[in-house]
Amino acid sequence: MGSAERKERQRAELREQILQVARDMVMKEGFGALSMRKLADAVEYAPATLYLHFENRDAIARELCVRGFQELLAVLEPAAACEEPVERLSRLADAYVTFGLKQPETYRLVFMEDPKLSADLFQDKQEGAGPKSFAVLVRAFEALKAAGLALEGATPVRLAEVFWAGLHGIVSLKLTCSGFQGAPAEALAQTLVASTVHGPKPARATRRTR
Amino acid sequence: MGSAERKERQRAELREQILQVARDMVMKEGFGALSMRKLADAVEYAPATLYLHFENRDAIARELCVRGFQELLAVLEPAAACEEPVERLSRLADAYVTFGLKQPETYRLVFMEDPKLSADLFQDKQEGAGPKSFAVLVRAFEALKAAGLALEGATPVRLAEVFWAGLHGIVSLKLTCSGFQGAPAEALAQTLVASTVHGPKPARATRRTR
DNA sequence: GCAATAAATGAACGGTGTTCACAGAACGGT
DNA sequence: ACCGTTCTGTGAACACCGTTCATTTATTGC
Repeated sequence: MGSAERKERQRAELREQILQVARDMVMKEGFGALSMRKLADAVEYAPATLYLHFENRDAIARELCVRGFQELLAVLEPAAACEEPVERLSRLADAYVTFGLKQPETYRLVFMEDPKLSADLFQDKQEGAGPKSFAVLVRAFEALKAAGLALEGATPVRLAEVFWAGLHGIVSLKLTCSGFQGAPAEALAQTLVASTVHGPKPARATRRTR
Repeated sequence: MGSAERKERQRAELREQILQVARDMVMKEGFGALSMRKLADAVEYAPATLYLHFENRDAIARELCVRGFQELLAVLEPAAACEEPVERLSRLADAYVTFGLKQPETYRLVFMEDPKLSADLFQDKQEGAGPKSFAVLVRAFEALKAAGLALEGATPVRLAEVFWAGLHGIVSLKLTCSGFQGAPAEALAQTLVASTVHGPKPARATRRTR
């Protein structure tokens, strides 16, 4: 009787193993080097077997996208717990950049490959991991605004978008135009924070004398 | 004997034609869809012939990278001619973003594909197109600093890096995470300008949202 | 043990970049 | 005008790739 459940479990296990091996391949050699044949070889099945568990290569990539993004979200959440608004923004920036540099191929897969792969992440306005982590940033800017430290004339949503773009720009330029930037990404991120924080109370690295 | 020169000219012409067709293909269907076989077909030569003019597919891509970047530089230069520092930054941002959205596949090729492809652009610290257009941004921030409008505690070079990253982030998120951002890229770019410009005089010119 | 169902596969199709031995044309020197 | 060299061009092949499908193999319920 319980054999149906066992089969289902085994099926899920194999699916999981495929994703695991695929993840390793992507992290080690990049998404471009993820080949169905090599993947099948690694899990010791015929290539055709993979198609019993995934529609195609892109379906595997999409799943890896979702998981990669969840890892990013998991890294962002502790930083978002910080109370002090400027410090919170600073920690968020640092967490984001650190993740991007530590997991370059994952980051590439999620944010720099085909839009189709990451499209799922930004579908549901409420539940999706994309809007969810974006909301983390928006809240940070709401706190900043409440403290009178945000740029006037721009909504927290707008500021969050620009800030995210800034972080993404820093990480992705580091990943693709390696010879371009001089300063380390973390330093650039902190400059971004300093440049984003406005208002009477100067942010950490900023001192106003006249 | 002018025949040597004629042959050389014909050779250059074919090379040019290959690049032209390749460029069209990339702009229409993206770099991933650029196939040596289809390219050979389009110029009515055998695939092997392409290898008499280019080392491999990447060599073609590199050449397209250089040209694409020069187009960007050509778009940036008029904006850089503006005298008023804030307005100059605003126009630079607008030119950059507009270029990225109008030529998405070119932009992807230059800034979001393999680092190897765009590596050439940032080799020479002096002559290369990369550093050259970066210098345009640095000068803009020097002017901003001279007017007392730049973030204190950060060098113009550093600010230029962060600003570039911000622009790149806006463009590239628009290109890959289409469902992500709500506001149009030009508006985000102007918010970035507003958020970048510091100092006693609030930058009225950047208040407008287009 | 047998029929039905699920899992796995080998072989193929059409595509990719790249190489290389070979053919043909154009050339320079005699 | 001939010949040997040098350059241009190619067809065929190699080793991959993602994907499909008829077929085989294993597992299940009866």
